[in-house]
Amino acid sequence: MNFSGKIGSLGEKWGNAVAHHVGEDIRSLRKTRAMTLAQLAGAAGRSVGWLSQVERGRTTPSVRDLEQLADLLGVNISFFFRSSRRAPEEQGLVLRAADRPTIGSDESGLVEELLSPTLSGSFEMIRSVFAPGASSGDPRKARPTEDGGVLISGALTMWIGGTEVHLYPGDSFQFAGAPYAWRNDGSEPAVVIWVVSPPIY
Amino acid sequence: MNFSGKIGSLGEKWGNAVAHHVGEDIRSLRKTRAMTLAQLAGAAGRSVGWLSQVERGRTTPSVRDLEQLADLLGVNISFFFRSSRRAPEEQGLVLRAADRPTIGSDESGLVEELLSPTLSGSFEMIRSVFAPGASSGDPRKARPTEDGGVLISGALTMWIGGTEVHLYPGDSFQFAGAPYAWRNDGSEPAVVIWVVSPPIY
DNA sequence: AAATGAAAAAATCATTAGATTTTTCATTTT
DNA sequence: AAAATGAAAAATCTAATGATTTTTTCATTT
Repeated sequence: MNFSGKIGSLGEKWGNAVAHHVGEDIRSLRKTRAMTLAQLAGAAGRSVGWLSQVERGRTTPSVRDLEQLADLLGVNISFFFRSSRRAPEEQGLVLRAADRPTIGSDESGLVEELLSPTLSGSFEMIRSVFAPGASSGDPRKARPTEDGGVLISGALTMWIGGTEVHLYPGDSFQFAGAPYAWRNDGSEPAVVIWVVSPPIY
Repeated sequence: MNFSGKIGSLGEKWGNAVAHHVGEDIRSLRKTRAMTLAQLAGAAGRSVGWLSQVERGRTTPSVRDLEQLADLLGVNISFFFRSSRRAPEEQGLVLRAADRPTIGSDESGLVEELLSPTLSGSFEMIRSVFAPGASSGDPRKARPTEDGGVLISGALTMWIGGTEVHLYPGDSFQFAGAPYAWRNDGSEPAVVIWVVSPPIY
């Protein structure tokens, strides 16, 4: 079957897709951090009205302002430009492997990349790579989220709310609001496609 | 680090974990099909009170009854026993690769396996394999769900709400309530880890 | 022990009012 | 000309209420 609306054809107008997306990103990041317009605007030394307009793409923040906001939201400013080289139709819909931003995770031995092309969904997909020999610290406090995942490769031991399980490729798990910990006893990295709902990043 | 509560040790009491899980499964399946106790009980020729008790594990349905219910809910009766050989602590938390049930998907060229160990979560994880050369029919009507996925291997062309995208390994997508269609123009199966929220199975 | 039927309890749903947050927009500033 | 402000208007969120539906409980029968 043939689909219409093929993207990426030459002569496509690019528009100010980035400027528009930046606003949505800021809004989503602000929401997951439970901040109001007033709080973020205040911290950034700008007015509520201005931030509202920025988030809705009605006005464009200066690079200086964006840098400031990124800082307050705990992301690198480059995060906002992760898909800028892609066609506008694709933005927010697809995230190419090469564009995945590395996120959060101050833990060593764990690299997390965002798979979700949008931050405004009801869940978030993440690719986590657990280094051989690495482990989380103590079980982290339970988050008010539901987590799930599939082990793509390697092996991983997880401790979830009192139960220890050894995961092998293809095994999947899911739990809600339980504390958990992990440990990679294997000799190769463990790759997990992880799902969190609602989004936390 | 060492975790406590290791499972699978010998001498563990097995309990009636299956009977208990069956009830929860029935309830979840019934919910996703938007049926009330009265509707399902009526169709099964049983009382509301009885079904309520079955779903909460207070009473055990006969195999004949369970067969009947499975039929009305559109699943194979074996579905209820998918993790029965596993330790009870693991049930509802982990789903082993070998235990994954094949689900729905009347479409040829598409095999879907359930990854979620529980049906009562806020999202569902599915492993979809799209056969080489296969394609969906017309774009299916949009569901009131949010869908996302990652292409693990192979290549897949998707048409999502008017936009056609070519996906390669590692690419991810996410969309809410849009009609979509797919086509595998490649020569190898395309494997996608798919997420649907809320659960539809 | 399973199954029923009916009463009791609980959960769901639609309103509504109040409070908070966000948007709009006329005006000022850069 | 576009960015930024500040205040009014609109929209969103919360909590409470009552009506309705659904589910649970439980005494009784199969």
